[in-house]
Amino acid sequence: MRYLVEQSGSKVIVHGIKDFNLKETLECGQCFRWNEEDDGSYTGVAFDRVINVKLDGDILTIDNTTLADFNDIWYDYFDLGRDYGKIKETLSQDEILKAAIKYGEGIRILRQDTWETLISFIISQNNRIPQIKKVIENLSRLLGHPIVYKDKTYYTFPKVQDFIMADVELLNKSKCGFRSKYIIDAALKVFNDEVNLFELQLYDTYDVRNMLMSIRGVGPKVADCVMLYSIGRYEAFPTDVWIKRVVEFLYLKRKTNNSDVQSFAKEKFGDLSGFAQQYLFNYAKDHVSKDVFKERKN
DNA sequence: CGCCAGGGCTAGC
DNA sequence: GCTAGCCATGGC
Repeated sequence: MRYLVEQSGSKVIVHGIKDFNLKETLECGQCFRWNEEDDGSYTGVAFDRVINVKLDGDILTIDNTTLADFNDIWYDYFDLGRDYGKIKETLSQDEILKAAIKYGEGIRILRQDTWETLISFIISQNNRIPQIKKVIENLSRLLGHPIVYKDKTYYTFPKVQDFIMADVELLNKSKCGFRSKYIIDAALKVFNDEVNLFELQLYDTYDVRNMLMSIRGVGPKVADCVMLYSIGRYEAFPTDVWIKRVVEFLYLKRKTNNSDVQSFAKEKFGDLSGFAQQYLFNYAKDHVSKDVFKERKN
């Protein structure tokens, strides 16, 4: 991927962007701290920074940043080094994915901070996206650090130490509900180095998954999300109720279980499973009913 | 009021 | 091994 990159004041402008749609990428449920502005741009907090991103044709404008931060952080965050055209071409050999990709051609998989992703997806269990966003926002306001951008105050996502210092009572103010004990266990295990988030890259995916799942409240689905959205394990295929419905309804044409869905993905999509999952999840939300297999009574 | 939510834990087979 | 019931909270 070759881009022409220039700096203009507080903005970094990138020419030559392809396969990128902000709404599809930032509102598909992989991240929770981006909000759309009136002009269609998005403002969000990531890696202790607040930026605003706008996409006009093939021109991506990132405001409130520097060339150094673009190279060190945002290039990888938005996965700009990857050829999504090639991935989509490969996956489109499958007719169902072809349709799903057509429905979300501009989806990219972000590379987010591992700690934030871990806590975010612990919060995601048995919860809805708007509520997940609220809880993460509450946690950031309670424990993070303020940053002012265009007269508005934003808050960084709290560090491990910030959670260690907090008691259950404070965490409960975030409305995280029964997940507070999970968040505390995650903070303790990471703080005590029982789980080293910076060394996950050293292990193979099977081991990383089990290491993450040693944290209470982290099961297969949450572990897969952390691996896919923060450490680039694209063979992961996070299997939630929607993905299960897609595989049952569109592929296998029968009821199944999560274990079989995992095997199916590994065989069908291999190293591209994570990308396939994104396209399918996005498609399923709007095209697959939640009671596709509910048998009619009477 | 009851139901459910990008799941996971626990108890009971 | 497998699965039903439970979990805080809020929206419908």
